[in-house]
Amino acid sequence: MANNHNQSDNLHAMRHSLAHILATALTRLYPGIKLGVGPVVEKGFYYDVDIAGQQLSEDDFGRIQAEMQKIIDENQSFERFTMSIDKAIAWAGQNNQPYKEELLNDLRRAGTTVAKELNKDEMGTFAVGDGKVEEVSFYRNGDFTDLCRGPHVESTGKVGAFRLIRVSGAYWRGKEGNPQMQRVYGVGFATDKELRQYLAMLEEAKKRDHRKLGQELDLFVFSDLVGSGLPLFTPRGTVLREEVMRYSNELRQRFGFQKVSIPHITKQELYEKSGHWAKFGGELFLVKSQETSDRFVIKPMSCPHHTQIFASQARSYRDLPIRYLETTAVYRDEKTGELGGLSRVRSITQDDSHAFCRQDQIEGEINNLLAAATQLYQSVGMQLRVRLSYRDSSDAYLGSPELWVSAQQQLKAAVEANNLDYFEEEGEAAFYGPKIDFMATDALGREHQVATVQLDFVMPQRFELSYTNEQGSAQSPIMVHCALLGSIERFLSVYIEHTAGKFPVWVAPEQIRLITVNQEEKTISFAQVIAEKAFDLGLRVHVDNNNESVGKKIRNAELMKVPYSIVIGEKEIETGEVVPRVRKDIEVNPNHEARTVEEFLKTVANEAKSRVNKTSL
RNA sequence: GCCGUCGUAGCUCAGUGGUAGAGCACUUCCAUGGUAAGGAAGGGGUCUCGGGUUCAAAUCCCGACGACGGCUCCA
Repeated sequence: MANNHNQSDNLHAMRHSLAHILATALTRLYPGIKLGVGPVVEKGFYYDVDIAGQQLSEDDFGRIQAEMQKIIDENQSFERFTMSIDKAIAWAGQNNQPYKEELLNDLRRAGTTVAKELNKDEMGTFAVGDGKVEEVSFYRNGDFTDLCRGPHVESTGKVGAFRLIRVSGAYWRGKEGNPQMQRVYGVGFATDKELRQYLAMLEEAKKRDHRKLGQELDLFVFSDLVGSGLPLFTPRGTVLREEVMRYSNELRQRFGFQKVSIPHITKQELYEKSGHWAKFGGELFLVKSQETSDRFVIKPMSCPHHTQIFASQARSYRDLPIRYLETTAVYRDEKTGELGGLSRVRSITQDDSHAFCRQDQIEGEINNLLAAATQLYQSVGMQLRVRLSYRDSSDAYLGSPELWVSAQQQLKAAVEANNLDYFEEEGEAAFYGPKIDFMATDALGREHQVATVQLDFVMPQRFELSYTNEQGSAQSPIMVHCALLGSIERFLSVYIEHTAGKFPVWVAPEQIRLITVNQEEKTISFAQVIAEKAFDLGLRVHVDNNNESVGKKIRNAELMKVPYSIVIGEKEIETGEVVPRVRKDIEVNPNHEARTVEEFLKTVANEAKSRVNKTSL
């Protein structure tokens, strides 16, 4: 354990040192360069620099890496020393390093506040201990000196394996108004092998990119005429959407959620009342009537609409919880630069549910939703981890403190009851209530934010929702918001990459492909009979009777990642038995053999129903 | 919105100032093929759009739009 700790500390120092070496190399190659900050990030490091008038590109990486390697080969020792902050400011001035100078000035003025701000943004090169900042540390290697907190390894020869991976623009200190610098990213590992593994993972990720697979597997498209961030789903992609949505719904319908339906637009007052208008008005799409002077807003979320269904009747404590479920599109006018594939779109389909419950029902509701989320992510083969997001002691939260304490306890109890891997964080709650955020790890080890369960003490009050309690007085319900998939689009972007497009039978757009060996009438009609039987069992099947070679048709089925293909010819017609070709990732019975068409279809239908990714064939 | 890169046929991409190309896909014909590409012929492009430079622009310059990598943002 201690050893592990040392290793990760050492890796951190290596990456820090690499950032320093990158700065050394850039300073040698581009005299007059102005340095920003160079922190360690996940898997590596970056350095923000300002090279007046010069634009770095990946073509420059060769030279820069060669220069870094030279410095590493020189094995210069890193020498740490400190300076008073005033001297350091003078040093920055003399060395024409205005960004460092600005940071130092801020550090002197605001001390740990600035240090904290920098830490938070992973820019914490200069962070120092508690209290007032009086001196700062420098590192020197050869004739290069840089202001840096460290730690560093003892010499430039001990930094392990590295690679520069990209360069991009980044605002100085992450603030939109500030000048933009060039951020050079690198990755660093203790050994060559780990570096190679990481680069291989990046390669694999590129191959699985959902945008690439989306096109290859004919799942979704974009059209310039429709607009950016507005994906159009093809028949195959629509099957994916509907299957995951159906599952997400079923998992909650089991717990008493009922489907509701709402329009896509609403009067603006709805959001003025909910409070969203003031906060997010700029991101809402507006719709103007050409008949009247009415103005509408396209919904950016469904909760306010749902409150109005709850509010339509007088409710008793006996009626609660009342649970609504709806998978519907919401629209948010994201800035264009933020859009990307399906991960970030402007038409977002949410599998949203809202339970209205009493205070003492919170734990039960959370319990159900956690069980649903656990089952869903288990089915898709992703590891789940949750963050319990609590309030902190500030007064930025609405609702009574006792309610918060009780709610947070109930959240935690439910998370523990479901054996979920969790961590707690104060200050991460929404102002309207604590929440549980779910992170799923995909097949490449990347973590994605997916489901969310949120308690809401505020919206019911804003909409004056109430139920009558045992004493006959009006009481405000608590709303439990939940999305299991999050947004269907984002979920699919993750899921497509997780599976590399090899979807299990239950979601596969095409489950069975029947490949005719020739164009003869009896071959085609035999295939069609099988197709009809499959359809009756609810299976998605396609007959490929194209006038192509069998080899070609097999290849096409493989390229489309169809789970089962069956060649139909003389033999099958005579025996009524088939030997399915099973997609390679699907676990298959070692002594699998020919079976009747009916047996085969029944088996596949069962696999689809039980949502497994193995076959008993 | 900001910085950068890119935009050629349905797809993947060649083509750097002188009449627009390949493979796959598509259509037709031949072949009736047994588990990852049978053969031949044919159709298909205002080179994203708009301006400019030039005798001449896919190619050089400016602008718009779109995609991508980041930054900022993400109820």
